Amino acid sequence: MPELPEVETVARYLREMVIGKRVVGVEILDERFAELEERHELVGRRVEQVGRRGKYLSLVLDDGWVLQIHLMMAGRLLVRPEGWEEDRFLRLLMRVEDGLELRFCDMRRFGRVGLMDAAEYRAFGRRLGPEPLSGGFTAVRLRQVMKGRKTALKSALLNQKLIAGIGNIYADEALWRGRLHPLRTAGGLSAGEAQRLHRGIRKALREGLAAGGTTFSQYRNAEGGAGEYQRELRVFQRTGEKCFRCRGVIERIVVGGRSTHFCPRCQPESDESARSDRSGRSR
DNA sequence: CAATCAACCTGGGTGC
DNA sequence: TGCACCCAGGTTGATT
Repeated sequence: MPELPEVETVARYLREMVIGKRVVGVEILDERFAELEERHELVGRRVEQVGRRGKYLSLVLDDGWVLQIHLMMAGRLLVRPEGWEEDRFLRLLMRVEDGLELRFCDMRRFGRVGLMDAAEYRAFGRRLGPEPLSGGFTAVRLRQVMKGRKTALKSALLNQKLIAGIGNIYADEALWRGRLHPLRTAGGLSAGEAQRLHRGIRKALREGLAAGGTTFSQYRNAEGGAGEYQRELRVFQRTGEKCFRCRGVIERIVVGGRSTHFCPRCQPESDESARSDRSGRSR
């Protein structure tokens, strides 16, 4: 669940609450994060910006160092007043000025927290694909990053080096919107299909963001609240239910080890829609 | 380099 | 109620 819309929702609240505030204390409650203390001193630093790149959150400090957090599947980053109730999954606590606590909680202990300097942060950014909601991400660019890829379209959408921020939910939702079968070859999209997928990606992500993200079980925003987008999902976890577009029956298959939901009727494996795209455009 | 898959952890749900 | 087993939103390192 923490995919782009969920992580961005968290980032927006953090921007409201902690920018400009100084770190006054840090408590590490998970030995996996023990090396943070040796790497760089956080106490005394001011939070200058809160960034998001793909599914990564970053707190940019006033000395150029960056505290980076990945929620993975079950992580939460909560802003709470000092002395808020106990949380058995609390892994890292950062106190900031004005009596606030930034709590990183993670039931499954998959999440990651790291410290990097400015150069490392730039290098990290270069390893990820384009931001799908940015102006530079066009249908042409999408087709470019997919070019030559033999893997399934669904798998390619999950590859963060190709596009940053899409996860299992929004990949399925984007493919449904683009009327593309998840097992289509990533490199085999026509220009028209790439256009459809591009729109599908942006639409799914924007709607998800507008709804405050998707909550199935673990995801919470930085205020501790659930998202609402699970109510609007078109295919994800709707196996056996009717397609809202064509009344076909939603199927579940496994692609690259990930559960994948689609409508076999309006997301055909064969490529008739590509042909009609082309004929529709020919002049 | 590209593609695939097991591994990382823990809790919740299901079926017996 | 107890227990074995399966499943889960992501990333990455090993392997082919």
